[in-house]
Amino acid sequence: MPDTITQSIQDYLKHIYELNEHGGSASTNDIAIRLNIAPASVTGMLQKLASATPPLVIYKKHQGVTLTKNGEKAALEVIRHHRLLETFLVTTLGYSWDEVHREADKLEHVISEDFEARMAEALGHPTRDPHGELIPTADLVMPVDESCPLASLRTDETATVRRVSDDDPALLRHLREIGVVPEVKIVVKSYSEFDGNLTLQVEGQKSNVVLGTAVTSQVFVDK
Amino acid sequence: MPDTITQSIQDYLKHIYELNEHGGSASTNDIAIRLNIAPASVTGMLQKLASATPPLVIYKKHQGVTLTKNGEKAALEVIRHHRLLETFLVTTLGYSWDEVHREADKLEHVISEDFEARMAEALGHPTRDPHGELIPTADLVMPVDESCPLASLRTDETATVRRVSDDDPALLRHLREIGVVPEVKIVVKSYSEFDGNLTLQVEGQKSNVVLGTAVTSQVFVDK
DNA sequence: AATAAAATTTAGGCTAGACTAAATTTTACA
DNA sequence: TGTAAAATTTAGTCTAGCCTAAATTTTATT
Repeated sequence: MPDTITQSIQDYLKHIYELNEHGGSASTNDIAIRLNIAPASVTGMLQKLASATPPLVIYKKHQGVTLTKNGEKAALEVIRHHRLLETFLVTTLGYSWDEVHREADKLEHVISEDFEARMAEALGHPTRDPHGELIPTADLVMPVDESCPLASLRTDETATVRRVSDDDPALLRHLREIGVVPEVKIVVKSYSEFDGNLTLQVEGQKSNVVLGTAVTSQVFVDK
Repeated sequence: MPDTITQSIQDYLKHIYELNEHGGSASTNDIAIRLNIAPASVTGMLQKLASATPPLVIYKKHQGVTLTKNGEKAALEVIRHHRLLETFLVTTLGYSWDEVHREADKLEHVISEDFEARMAEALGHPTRDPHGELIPTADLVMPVDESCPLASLRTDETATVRRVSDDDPALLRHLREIGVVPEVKIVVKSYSEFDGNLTLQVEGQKSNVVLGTAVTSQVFVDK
């Protein structure tokens, strides 16, 4: 492991992990935006992470970074903390799913391994957090996610909501209101070529709902 | 309030508060020992805290520091966090009373006011933590503590254990074993002039126990 | 009261992790 | 394929909070 993995480094690794999940390598700019710091600051840190012993990222000038095995383990540790904490806060302290993110973002860096283990135990070793996101296992393996964006469905397709993006509290409140939450079944009644709107029938809801891509791109389903 | 109250500053204030409780002002050295840093570093921080706007401590060269009203409020906020967290960890995650201190020391700096309020609510607004220490109220008032050291009792006196010092896990485990925990009644069967040993009859325990001052000075009772 | 020991402060330095401004490289597009 | 825009890196600063060594003040002891 590197000299020490600070809270700041944990944040870098977590966001690089998430960026790596989508497009291959994480760009300086994207990292800077997510961490809300100047791009120049990111460059400095990436160089440091790349030359740590052992290296936490693979970095080539002007080409962004990828996590090494070590970097990924450290990232998954933080992500596991985060998602267990979100679950814990909801079930134990009655937080709603749009309130947990900020709190977990701070706590994830300071809880002990013992705390992590006790939470997992108390929660019955959950595999998903309140937003349906997969929780890395205790030995730091991220389960495979099969889900696809709701936006990719077309008329008459049916699916089960699996997870929703957790970083916009307002969106989360809206989704809760219209019943679009994990494990709920939906049917696509129609699709609009022009704006990408989907008209959905949501399990347990009396009337259909029309959602734009700003929403449907943030909701993931299993067909 | 000062520019920002960092985690480091919170730690200073917390320890100064505790030192102020005993002897009047907190000395540079005592603070350095508690924080495990060099005395010279403490001097620097004290000067900074004294010239913050508003000042958090009153500092006179070579004479230690006292908290201002603002400094005390900030200290009590941290102490309230700490003691609520200890209680929460014990009741919710099954921690034992000798394990909670370290965890609470990290968490106390990062939880939100919302988290604090939810814990207090979930725990039924407790007034003491698992070690019997008083929890500052939500409006940051420290309740008055009437208890006196067990070491000050003499033969035939009876008392109720109110609280025990929480910073030595080994001592805590020992006290738990011999049944010396908050709310338990004890009777002093004998006192030794020479070594200060007390022979105690502890409520709920079959045989008496002999305790030295290293222990009896850390246990506080109400007569 | 002199002086040694202990406590404290001053002075100067270091590291982590951020910043801005300027230079450079890459990308996009006419 | 040349050039402008965007992205990235370099260079130089800054702050917080710690450090050591040396100087000073206080306290304790003879």
